[in-house]
Amino acid sequence: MLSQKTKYALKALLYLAQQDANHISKTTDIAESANIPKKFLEQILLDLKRGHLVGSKQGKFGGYYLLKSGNEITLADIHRLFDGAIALLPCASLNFYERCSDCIDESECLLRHGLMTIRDETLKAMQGITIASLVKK
Amino acid sequence: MLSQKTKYALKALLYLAQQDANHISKTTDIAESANIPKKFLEQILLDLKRGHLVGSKQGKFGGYYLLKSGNEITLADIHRLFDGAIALLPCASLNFYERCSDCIDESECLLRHGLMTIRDETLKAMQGITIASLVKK
DNA sequence: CTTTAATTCTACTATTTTTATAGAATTAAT
DNA sequence: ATTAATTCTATAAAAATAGTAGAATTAAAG
Repeated sequence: MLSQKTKYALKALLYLAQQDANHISKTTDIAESANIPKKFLEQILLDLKRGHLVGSKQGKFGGYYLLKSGNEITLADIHRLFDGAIALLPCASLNFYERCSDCIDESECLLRHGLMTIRDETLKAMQGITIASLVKK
Repeated sequence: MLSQKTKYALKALLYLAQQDANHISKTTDIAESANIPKKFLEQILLDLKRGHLVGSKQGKFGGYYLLKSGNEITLADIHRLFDGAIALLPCASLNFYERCSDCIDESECLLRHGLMTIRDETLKAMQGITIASLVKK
């Protein structure tokens, strides 16, 4: 399941994607429109900025805007940025690989192989969903 | 990601699936073989029992055994039993549907539709992985 | 009918993660 | 200088996860 944070991030990106080109959105407006606690949203937008998905302008009349076009931002990207690995266990992850602490011998693990299959299919599906595809109905 | 509990459940089921027919396994043996804290495993086996995946025999020489054959137990089943919904948000779930508390109008939600697509694909993939398929390498 | 060895049940606890909130500092336009 | 925005850091409350403890129950076997 997605965390609230990831859901809010997606909603914020959807909001930004629906604005006119070159429009800069204030946190307050996004928060009100998408029903997200403003202070929480601030953190999320910072994370999105650090993830190079949005840009910001500081000071009066500042705010946030998309750095990439909607069809370059996939659900997989957002998931990885906020909720981490797509794989069901770290040992089956491409980007967040970690050995299972309780696993005696990874090469003998019956689980890992199947989980890597799931990962490939889920990843493919998640890469097929973009901010742009979500906006278009 | 799977919780430890779900991972342990899968490992326990894999252990049971590898035993001879009619063999009854003690919690202690499963715990040692799969490197699972015994007391935690007890709870997990009870959950599996309540989910009608394993049966048990009480008293001396008691223990646990599979109720279904390995190819009838899918990853989706285990996930739902321990980690709940397969969908990324409750509002996109088949078995664990719930309205998003922060969602103003579900029918207007841009997210939901895409998440239902993901759910369908993930579910299909997860139903393709069974305890039996995992045992066979 | 007592001993032994297993499951079953209920409650608790500690840790971690999630979900925020608070407030001061910085930045930029006018 | 004023105003209104982002940025940064710290904190806190709540929920979920992971694991522990111990007593009760059950059944086999002498």
